[in-house]
Amino acid sequence: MFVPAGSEDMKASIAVKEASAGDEHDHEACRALGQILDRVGDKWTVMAVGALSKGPLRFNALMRTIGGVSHRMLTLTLRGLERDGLVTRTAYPTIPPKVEYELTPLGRSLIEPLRVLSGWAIENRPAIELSRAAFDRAGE
Amino acid sequence: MFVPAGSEDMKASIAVKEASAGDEHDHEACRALGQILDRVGDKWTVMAVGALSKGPLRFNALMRTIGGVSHRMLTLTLRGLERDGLVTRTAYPTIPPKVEYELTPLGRSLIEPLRVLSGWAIENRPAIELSRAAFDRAGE
DNA sequence: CAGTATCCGATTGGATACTG
DNA sequence: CAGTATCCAATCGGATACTG
Repeated sequence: MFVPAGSEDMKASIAVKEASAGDEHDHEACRALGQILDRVGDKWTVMAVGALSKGPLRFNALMRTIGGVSHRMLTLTLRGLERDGLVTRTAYPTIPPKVEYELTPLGRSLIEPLRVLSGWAIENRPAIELSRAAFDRAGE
Repeated sequence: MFVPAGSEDMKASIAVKEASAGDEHDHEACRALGQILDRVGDKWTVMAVGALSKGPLRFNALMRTIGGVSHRMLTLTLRGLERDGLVTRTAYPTIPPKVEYELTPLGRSLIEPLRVLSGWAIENRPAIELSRAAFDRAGE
């Protein structure tokens, strides 16, 4: 299974041990997955990576491409990605200023896993929506 | 790229059109990915799916296996997964009550994409942590 | 153009207590 | 044992206004 990024390390470890006889993708996978979902699961990170997957973009171009993101959140999102080594930020000291963002190799390596997930999403969204509708109908 | 699940459909559509000449995983992929990340990117959903990937579990077993999740949040998480057709809930009207949760075929089909992502996470977490440390050091 | 700061409403999620 | 309801602190994220 996948263990949380949270604080209960010891308790969780024991629980996992108990429950996981014969499991190969345990524990470490869980914590790691929890962590990147914390990183990537926010409102705009994946959009930013997706927008940059086609090549470098300037701040405002990125903002228009993503659509619906506030100035503030895009800045914060990019700062986080830069911190984690997924994008580079290159500022040209011209007037007016010009700043380009580009995926690093590490950032590009994330595209494929995300594409797998989006493939699943596209394929299964209809089923999910049907299930939701049925569930909500059942609840009157 | 990957379009947001938000409200700016038309604007985003136009922006994407402009920016995406020659892109194959566009638009629909973006919205779909945004949506499942909203579904799966919360604090506990992935943990629950991971815990159930080995077989059905009762509520409290699930709680112990995941570790660190509150009673309330596990209930909400499972309700969401049930609504989306990713898990089934089976209540045995015994005393004391016994409720089993189990992944549906749809839920199981999500495991593989998640494993791809967790593979990426395991492989690249060290690089990310180094980058973070360097970034934070640079900021004094 | 890019980035920062402030404000504030909305959402998240834990603790707790109560029900069948 | 499983689920629900209430309360509340913390975080998230949009709007706005200001700086180089």
